[in-house]
Amino acid sequence: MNIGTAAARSGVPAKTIRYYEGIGLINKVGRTAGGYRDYSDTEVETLKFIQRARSLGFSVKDVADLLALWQDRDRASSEVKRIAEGHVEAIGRKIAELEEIRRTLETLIHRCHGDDRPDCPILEGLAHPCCS
Amino acid sequence: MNIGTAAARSGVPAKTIRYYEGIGLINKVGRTAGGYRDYSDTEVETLKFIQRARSLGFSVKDVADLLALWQDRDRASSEVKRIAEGHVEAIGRKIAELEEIRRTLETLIHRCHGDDRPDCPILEGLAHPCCS
DNA sequence: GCTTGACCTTCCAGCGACTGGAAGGTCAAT
DNA sequence: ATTGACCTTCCAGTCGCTGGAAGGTCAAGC
Repeated sequence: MNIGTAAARSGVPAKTIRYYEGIGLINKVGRTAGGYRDYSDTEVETLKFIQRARSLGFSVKDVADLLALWQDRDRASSEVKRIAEGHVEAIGRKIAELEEIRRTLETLIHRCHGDDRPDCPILEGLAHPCCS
Repeated sequence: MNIGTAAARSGVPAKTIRYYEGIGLINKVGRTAGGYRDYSDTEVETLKFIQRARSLGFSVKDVADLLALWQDRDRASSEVKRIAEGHVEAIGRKIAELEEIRRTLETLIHRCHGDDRPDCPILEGLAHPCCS
């Protein structure tokens, strides 16, 4: 199977597959006589795994660790759980941060009449947050 | 005032101030006889503005627009409001995305006993999301 | 057999927003 | 005169791709 087909089946763009190979996230794959990369269904499954893990926001480093655990029949599930829990915590912190920002911005926006006049509480809030 | 002092007063690291100058976000500033950048209180205020806008998650491009509006006495506040509202919407989308991810991960984590056994619903969920 | 066009290859560069480090100049205090 | 903190420029690296150039391969159609 050519890289384009593997890309279509896995949801990982061809360019990204080559990139993953380059950084060592996936193994080098066999080549055809013409030098084309040749993928099997197994490799497409690996790519799908990567695609899903990335879409859940795991870093490439985390994905590498998860992949290694996935391919290790004797792994302890506690290790996987640890990685996932760490990630959920990071997501929670990010959400809290964004909500805080949203609250601040909404307060400022609410105060801004948003017409043609130059007076603008949003800019004033950015300039002097003491008064916001 | 040296760049280090301006950095301490504004909360923007010296390296970042130079970077902002390099990309044209802030104007080039006067130099002392020895070639050191020399900052005034006005410039520190600008840096503080930038620092706050960045900490509210505005992109450097947005900050450039906001700065221009801030320094334009005749600006319409509607333009500022538009930028801020666009940003709040983007933040809302991001929060929703992260919450969705968190829900998925929490479901997977909840099912994982997380002990020494190799059986792991998290990895299975990544490999075959149909069953999750 | 030849051409066309879709696909593949490698390699280099750029995104955003910094950040680290090297090599060297300046300044104030001792 | 020396020390050490600060400043200067410039280049490289971070993360995770993505775009593009220049060229090779392959299958289909004439």
